[in-house]
Amino acid sequence: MAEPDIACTDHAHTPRKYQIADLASCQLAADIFRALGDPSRLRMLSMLVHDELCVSEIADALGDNLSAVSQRLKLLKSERIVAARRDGKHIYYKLSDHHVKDLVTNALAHVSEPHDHH
Amino acid sequence: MAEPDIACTDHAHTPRKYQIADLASCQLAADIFRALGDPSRLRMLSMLVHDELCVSEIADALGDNLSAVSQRLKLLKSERIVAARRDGKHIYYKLSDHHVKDLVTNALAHVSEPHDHH
DNA sequence: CATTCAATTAATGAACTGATTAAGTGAAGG
DNA sequence: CCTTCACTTAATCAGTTCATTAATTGAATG
Repeated sequence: MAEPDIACTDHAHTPRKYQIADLASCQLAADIFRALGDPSRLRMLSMLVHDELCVSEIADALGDNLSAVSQRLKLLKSERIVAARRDGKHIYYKLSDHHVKDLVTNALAHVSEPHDHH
Repeated sequence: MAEPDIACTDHAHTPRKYQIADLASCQLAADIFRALGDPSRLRMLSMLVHDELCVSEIADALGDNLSAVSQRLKLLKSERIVAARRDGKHIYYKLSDHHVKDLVTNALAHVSEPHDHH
């Protein structure tokens, strides 16, 4: 009886032991990438590479409303990508650590390199 | 109080020049992060760090159906994260370059580090 | 050429995302 | 207190994403 077509059966290729990350690690890492994977959020992060900034400053600079910026920051904070600090009436956000800074900086540098078009 | 040099109670009246990445670059970089930002895709990529593999091998190892794997690979290929090569009946996929390999490797290493509870 | 195999593509739909508007919170200053 | 300011949260909803099933492609082999 015919197996449902799941995969190649011949395996002419060498049988291998696959190294494969565990699901939990992939979930955690993917959550971080997903948080970075939005143009608006990434643009905010690009601002925070240089400065600690409050929500209104970010909103002003981007021409977005406060609520949108606040909600994006909340998501980034939940992934520990940014950290918040209150000072009087303002809440200042900054990148959590140098890993994040490197990720953002390198990614933006990378896409600015010359590419062949697709 | 220890006010940092960014004191901006009055930021609306103190126009500052923010360093802010252009939208196009953010869009490109975010597209790549978004492609990495899915546990299933990231797990496939973790396999490809070590080996060049055909679609069926990946599907077998992950216990996913061919179609799902193929469609994920298509997306990753469209972002130039993986590259494909036909050999006979099989199509082998590998990571496009060392940048991708580093991103995946570092991300998975990072989430495996000890963390304080949240 | 017809068949089989490996992979891709199409089509559908449930679940998720992100922007918007409005309402709510809490610190600061009167 | 009461108000204002800076921000957060809630609620809604259009748009997107992802897995699943079925149909299709194209290389390889009889």
